[in-house]
Amino acid sequence: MAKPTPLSGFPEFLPAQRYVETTVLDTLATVFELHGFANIETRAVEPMDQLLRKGDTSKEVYVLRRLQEEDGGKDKGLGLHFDLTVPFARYVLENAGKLEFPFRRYQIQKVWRGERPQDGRYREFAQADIDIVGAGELPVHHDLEIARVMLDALGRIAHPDVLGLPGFRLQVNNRKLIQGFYAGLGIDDLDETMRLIDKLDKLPADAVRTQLVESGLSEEQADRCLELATICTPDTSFVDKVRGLGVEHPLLDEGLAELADVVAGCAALVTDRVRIEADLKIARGLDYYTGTVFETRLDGHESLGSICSGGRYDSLASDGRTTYPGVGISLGVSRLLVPLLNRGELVADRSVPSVVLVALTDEAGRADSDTLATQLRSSGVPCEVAPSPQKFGKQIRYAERRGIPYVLFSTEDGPQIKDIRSGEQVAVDPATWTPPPADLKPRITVSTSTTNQMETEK
RNA sequence: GUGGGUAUAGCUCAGCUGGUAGAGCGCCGCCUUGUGGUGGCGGAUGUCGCGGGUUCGAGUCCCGUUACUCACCCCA
Repeated sequence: MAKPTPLSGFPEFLPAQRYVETTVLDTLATVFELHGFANIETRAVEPMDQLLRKGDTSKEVYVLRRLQEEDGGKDKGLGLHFDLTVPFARYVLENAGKLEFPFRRYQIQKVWRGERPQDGRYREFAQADIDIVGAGELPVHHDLEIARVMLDALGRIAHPDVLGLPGFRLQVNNRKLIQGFYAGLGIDDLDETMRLIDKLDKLPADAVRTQLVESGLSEEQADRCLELATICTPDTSFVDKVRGLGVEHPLLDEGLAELADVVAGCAALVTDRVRIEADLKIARGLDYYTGTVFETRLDGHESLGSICSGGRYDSLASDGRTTYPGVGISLGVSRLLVPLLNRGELVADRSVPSVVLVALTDEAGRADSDTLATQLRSSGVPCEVAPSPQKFGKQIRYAERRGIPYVLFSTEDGPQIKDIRSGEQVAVDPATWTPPPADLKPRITVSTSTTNQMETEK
């Protein structure tokens, strides 16, 4: 069989990389649960009509079909879910009678999109979603709560003592604010204006200005929209700046108040690794957001785009009698980790969990080595027995290749353990010996210097 | 879906205007006969993405195809 080539857009990890990923996932789940979010998992497929509910994404949905279909197209068809929000909305409606509202859940799963892959864009990728959904109404303080939970989680994975990932910048805006501002200017097509303003991080301001004018805005209106979009503050000082533009509209007032609450309420969570800012050019392309919107940039990797996005939607779901408003945010775990891992900026120092390799003197001694291993395991020390009784030099190299820090030998003087990094070898009792806590699990290290060079060279 | 680039050893890549396939790293062995790493010496490895064409001769030129990749669209 010829060597298979990788399938573009379907990233896979080597064991050491996967260890980093599971550590991140565990950390996220822990923080979400600390904030009282329950975990759920939804099935991978949804009926096509559910998936297409959100409009124009139909081309990117992977359709599920049996290889030997008698007559295709008879049923409504199934597709792989495109995000975790649509399945969640369906889940809420389906189980509304059994859930308590406001309902808070987190969900960490793969999603699939039939896009053209690129750096940071995949066809199969993992998202970590948190949402809060209410029945009938959902107070805006939950917008702040969502921001705080995700800031806490990001702060944890960026903290040097936990994982030490690069820092994050959570950018918040509010659609009521920008829509109210546009309405106050007398602009008709609020959605189109917002969509064009959203291009500001890719296109220069004068190009966006041209497109705004082409879309029907006066030059005066276009300039005012751009002025609003340049406002970006780490605190609530944006309020005065917006007021200074002199536009009046009730929706604008509402948006300003909501955004100020979120920014002010997050102040206590800000560290040098995790910041928040009111960035009034953030609009988001998706049309179902109705208030708060979030995007997140990874320091040193701005070209990846937003790695964590979401917002408030007044109608996540509706059964005709009750509408369920929600607010949520979704972390692109793959977008965050795949580039860092592939560039070698994030590495684990071990490809196996083993802390100890139990050396094997000869095949006749395998049972004895197994006994030593069992003793180590009884006190929680992951270990493995050497696969063959090679020369000890080879066995040490076997451990070194895998990053296993210790080798346990049976000697005439009893068991001795060698730290192959220092070369130090001491007699131990395998039933009670444990490694220093730092050696118990693979160590994850981050090097930002190489990537920063790459980024600046571009 | 639209437009560009690339495809040679396990990895990163060289290979000029066509002339029988290379380097570095890695891997294996020995120096070192049961305690690795450094050093020295030696060794193995290729359908040159695939198919066709031009030619005495194609990794190299032409056409097609597939995969990968970058940008647009959109988004985590």
